[in-house]
Amino acid sequence: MALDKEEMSEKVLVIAEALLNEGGADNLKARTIAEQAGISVGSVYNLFADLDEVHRAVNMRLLDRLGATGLAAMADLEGQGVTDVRHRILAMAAAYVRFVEAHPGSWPAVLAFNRRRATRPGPDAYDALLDALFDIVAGVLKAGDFDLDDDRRALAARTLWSSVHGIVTSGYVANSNSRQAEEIWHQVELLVGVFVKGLEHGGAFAHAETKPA
Amino acid sequence: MALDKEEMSEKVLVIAEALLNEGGADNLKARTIAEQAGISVGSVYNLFADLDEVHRAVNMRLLDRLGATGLAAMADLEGQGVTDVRHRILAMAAAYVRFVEAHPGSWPAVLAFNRRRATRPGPDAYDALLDALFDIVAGVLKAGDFDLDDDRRALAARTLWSSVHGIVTSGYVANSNSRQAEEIWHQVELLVGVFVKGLEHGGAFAHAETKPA
DNA sequence: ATAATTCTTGAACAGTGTTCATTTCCTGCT
DNA sequence: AGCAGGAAATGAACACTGTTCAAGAATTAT
Repeated sequence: MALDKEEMSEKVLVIAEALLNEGGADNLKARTIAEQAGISVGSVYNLFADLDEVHRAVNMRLLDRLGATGLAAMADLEGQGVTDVRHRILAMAAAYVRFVEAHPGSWPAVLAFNRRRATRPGPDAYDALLDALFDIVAGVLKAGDFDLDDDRRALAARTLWSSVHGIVTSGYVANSNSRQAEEIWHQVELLVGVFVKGLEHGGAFAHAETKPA
Repeated sequence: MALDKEEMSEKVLVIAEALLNEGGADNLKARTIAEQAGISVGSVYNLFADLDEVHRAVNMRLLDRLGATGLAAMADLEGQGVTDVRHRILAMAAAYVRFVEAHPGSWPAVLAFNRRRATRPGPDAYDALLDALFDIVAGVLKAGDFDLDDDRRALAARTLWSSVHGIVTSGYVANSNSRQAEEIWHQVELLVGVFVKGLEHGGAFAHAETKPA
């Protein structure tokens, strides 16, 4: 009759995601989870080692969904036979923007969480997803006949996607009205357009610059 | 004999900045500040309304210094008669990278803080500094003879700098060894190079794309 | 010198995350 | 059915937050 251990964990994660989305990381409280799930505080700690693990689990679910969203957007374009590099990158960026807008509270929490545990050991699910996204972008770039070897194409993919990420996240800091959303998309369009044009004209690796001190 | 009110505030801010840089936002505790400053907890709240105000004050100092650093880097290049757009943007980016590397703990705290208060009212010091940086970038872009009116140049400046920001911050999430620092700089070089080349070849505003649903 | 004002203090309060002895529940056996 | 044994749930208790505020100390004005 009662819920399975895994079902209860699921319920806790759904509640936790809602709390994060409403009030950010500070709103994820053990007692609130317990109350809303109809269990005691201690039981929460029976299911998860601590609140960090709850937060991490929520993040993983979000990241999986983002990965699925991005891949679906790419697959759609493949199905429609779209090969234009600019179009395809813009489609991925649009999926990313939509995803961030759909999770206004929890996505900043993902970033903050991953920044906090930055000094900790090896790669985790976040890095894995990022690598997967980079690979997809690199695959799209391969379709364009730029003069790039694999290493440089990988670097270009990371650069392009980190830039999209920067535009989307730093844009969402400011007043969150609809004009801001337009501004973000204009910036993404400009970035992708200029980036592709720049790669076409081979300006990418012309100079070997001295690194700053 | 004893410290002035303003001197004590200064002392508190120095201590607070050190705490933030060591352990991030979670490490900024009223009792720790009081102990290290040689005053009582209550006195901290006499100088500042709450810990948020302490954090905000620390951020303002950091942002002022970043502004000064960026402006100094630009002034240096002006003095040397450098007019090349790519060089000048790279110099600014280098200053930014150096600044972030010099404040590994407190810079993420600035970002997190400003993201948290994103739903609050009007523009603050952070937005003001960002606008100032954008203006500087736009000024540099004006020197290159791209075919851009003021609005489009402003958009290009915001796009370029948000991209640099994205590369620097998302780069600093990963393992913070020196290879990562190299990777970041390679990405910045690629971005700036491609961006400038792209603007030169007028690919910036060629397409008026449909926004995603 | 005395009154008035201001500043400083740290105990106290309301919340946190987390633990763990106790109780409750279920399962398998006789 | 009755009963041991173990597993799971409980919530009071602990240590630690930010913040307040009545009381005392110190400074200034008269």
